[in-house]
Amino acid sequence: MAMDAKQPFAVPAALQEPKFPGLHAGAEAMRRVCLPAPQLQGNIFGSFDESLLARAEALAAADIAPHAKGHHLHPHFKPDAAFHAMSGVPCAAAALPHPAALAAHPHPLPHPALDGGDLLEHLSPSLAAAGLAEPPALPAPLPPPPLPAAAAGPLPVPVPVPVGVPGAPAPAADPRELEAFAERFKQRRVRLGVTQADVGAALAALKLPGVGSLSQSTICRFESLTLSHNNMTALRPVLQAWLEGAEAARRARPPGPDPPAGAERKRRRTSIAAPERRSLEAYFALQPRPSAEKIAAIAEKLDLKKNVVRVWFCNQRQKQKRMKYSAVH
DNA sequence: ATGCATGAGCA
DNA sequence: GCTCATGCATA
Repeated sequence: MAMDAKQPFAVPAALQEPKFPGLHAGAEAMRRVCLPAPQLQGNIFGSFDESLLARAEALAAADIAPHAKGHHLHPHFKPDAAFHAMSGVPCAAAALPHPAALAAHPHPLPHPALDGGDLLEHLSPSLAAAGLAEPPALPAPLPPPPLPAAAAGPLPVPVPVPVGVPGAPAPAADPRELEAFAERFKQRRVRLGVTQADVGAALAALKLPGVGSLSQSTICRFESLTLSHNNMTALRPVLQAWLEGAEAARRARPPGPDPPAGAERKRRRTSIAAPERRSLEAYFALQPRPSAEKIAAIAEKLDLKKNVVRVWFCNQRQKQKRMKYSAVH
């Protein structure tokens, strides 16, 4: 019974539907304009090379905080990255003292006194220059939430999704507004008794230009605001359209047989062990954008595939960059 | 809910 | 090779 489970097999992405062209294009354009493009790294590694690697490892081994409360060590966490329910932030993981590990760090250090806090504080300036250059600086005149008046009509017809308007400036939604919408969305979705996966799949039925289906992951991330601001902004009209359509359809049609689903497994996920992960986090704290050579070195030391390390850094950067600053106003 | 991964577009 | 949007697999 292999049914409509998205892509049953590895469909070459190039053959997949263009999804949301306007969306992507807009994001790209905005990125180009908004990105401060910090590319002044390399020298901080070019000089210290092995010292840094060794220190990072020692740091990881010592779990970073030998005797600290675990807060002042990361005084530089990006404002738009430090938010509520992130359970994967290095900050939390690195806050646990681990005296035993301290006494057993594997590498001789260039300095007799290894102090995690010292090291980090000492390197802070460099980090600020390399990885912190991104004050939100939201441009845009910011018109109030342009709620489309689709709820007025009795028919579940797709609303005119305001997306990809060429000359028009990016809608640039207010973070507060997005957050509010996301919450409302989730609540109404649950009220409809629809799962995140259902929503994602249902989007395709909307037949909105360039809008295909989305995964449970994406819907989940939308609801929990763990997408980029651009992404949130682009997805909002689509999800709103679905929501209104679904609620309308609900009124028109009471019951509904729920078709179960089959399951098929395939690609496996490589899991980076805790020690390696800590090392990576330590490296990341020192240098969020290691060169290819550095990545290779790290990969070798940690006995991981180079590509795994590269992707890990990419994902880490992406995480750090995510929008979401609990109501800063 | 989130970790690791892919792929498109850009430089 | 990076960023960004997004997804599969999994804790």
